[in-house]
Amino acid sequence: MAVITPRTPPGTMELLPRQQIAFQRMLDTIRRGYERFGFVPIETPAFELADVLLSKSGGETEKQVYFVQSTGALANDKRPDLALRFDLTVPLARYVSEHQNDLVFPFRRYQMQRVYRGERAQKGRYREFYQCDIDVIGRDGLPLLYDAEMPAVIDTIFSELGVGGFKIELNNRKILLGFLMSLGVDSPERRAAVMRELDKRDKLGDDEKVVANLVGGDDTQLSVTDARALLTLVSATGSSAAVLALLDAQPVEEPTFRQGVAELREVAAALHAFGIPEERWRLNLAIARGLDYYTGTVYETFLDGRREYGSVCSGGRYDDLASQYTTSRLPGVGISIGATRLFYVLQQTGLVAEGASTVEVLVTQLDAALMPAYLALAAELRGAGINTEIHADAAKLGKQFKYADKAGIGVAVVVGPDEQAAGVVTVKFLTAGQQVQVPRAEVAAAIRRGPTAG
RNA sequence: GUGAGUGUAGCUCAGUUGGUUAGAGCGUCGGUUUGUGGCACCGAAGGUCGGGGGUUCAAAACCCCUCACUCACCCCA
Repeated sequence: MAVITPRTPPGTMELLPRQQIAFQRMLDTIRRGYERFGFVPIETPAFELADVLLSKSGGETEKQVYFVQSTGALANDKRPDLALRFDLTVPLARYVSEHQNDLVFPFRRYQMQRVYRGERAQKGRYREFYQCDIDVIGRDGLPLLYDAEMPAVIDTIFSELGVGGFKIELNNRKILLGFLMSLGVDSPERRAAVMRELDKRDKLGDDEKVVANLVGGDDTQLSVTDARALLTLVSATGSSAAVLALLDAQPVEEPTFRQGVAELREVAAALHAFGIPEERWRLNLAIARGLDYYTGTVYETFLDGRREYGSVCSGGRYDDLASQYTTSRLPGVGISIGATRLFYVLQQTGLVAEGASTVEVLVTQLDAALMPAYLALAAELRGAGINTEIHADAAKLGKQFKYADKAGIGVAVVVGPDEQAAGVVTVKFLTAGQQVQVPRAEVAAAIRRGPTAG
């Protein structure tokens, strides 16, 4: 029989145990950070009813949605009535609308699950990937302080993850929208198109190309003067104070613009109050975000020197999360860490160490007759909270050590007839290459203590 | 969905202007005897050269088709 080449579908990430452990540690850190800032967990199903999921999305997102259908229904030519979620924000909107009478507001939830997008896989772009979201949803209103809390959380987590340098960049969409309104760009569609072009500025790396696209684009149709003015505004650099001063000096009366500047100023002040050093965040007026449900503050986070892999964390504020599900007005602000991409980038950068196994100790087998002693020893270690595995094969000791080493198990314990007679246990610390004999009763303590320094 | 590029061992790649049984490094497995891993040495397994067709005395190499993957576009974590 011909074997089928085993392979994962493109755009999925599958890991070996030691990598998986490293990935899990990363998720643990993110979870801890979220909980420390007072967010509570929820999960939602991987698939939603198609009409619910797609109630708001335009054509673009719908093209990327995977539909789900049982084969039975498929045989009957039924249109799939289930679809896999493509982000966690839409399910959140559904969740909050559905349970609004049982939730407390502001509702602060975190959610770490996989999402699915039917697009061509690419470097750092997956079709199945983890998003780790936090959002704060208010009823009717939501203080701007929360907009500053998002970067504070991200700063804490990314610092703890040890990902090296990173920069949280933020902007307020009202500034761009107001600026465009002041230029007489009245149609929301045209403004959205301009935003999308603007988002590519980073990738194109040449403002003149952006100008050309803005002028030449069917959907944008800016004049050369206006496009240049926009690019000049957007390329403002320097401290947050400098950028805000530059915004103040703009001869733009448009109230939306002014409100955006005021909001951005308040958020920047709050960021200082949160104590986030300005090396790790900056105002970047070119951050536009394609998704049009964002209405105010927007964020993108990049790892230093790894911009080409894209944003590893982004989000923003939206005035009304769930207008398609409820008449309640539910404003919110949220941010999402792309954990799969983040992990991939860290791997590429060599920043993710293939860590130790979750198994802490291997009880080796020297003499099959001593198996009862091995089992008792292992049970004792487990009782002391130490993850312990028993080598069930009486292979040569060297082989058993090799096994432990390859599996990333840091400690091996050896009990042979000699030890058994003397009432001691040999504890070998593989990574340190150090070996000690301790009385049987002190094994767990010795393992906890680890190899002696020096 | 559109465009471009690449397909030789598990991985990274060699393979002369087409010319015998297609190679290396790494990895894997085994060995170097008595209770000690990493290092070294020895050995082994592993390839219908992505698939199909064509040109030729002869194709991994040249041509056509096809498939897969990668990169880019769109969009986005």
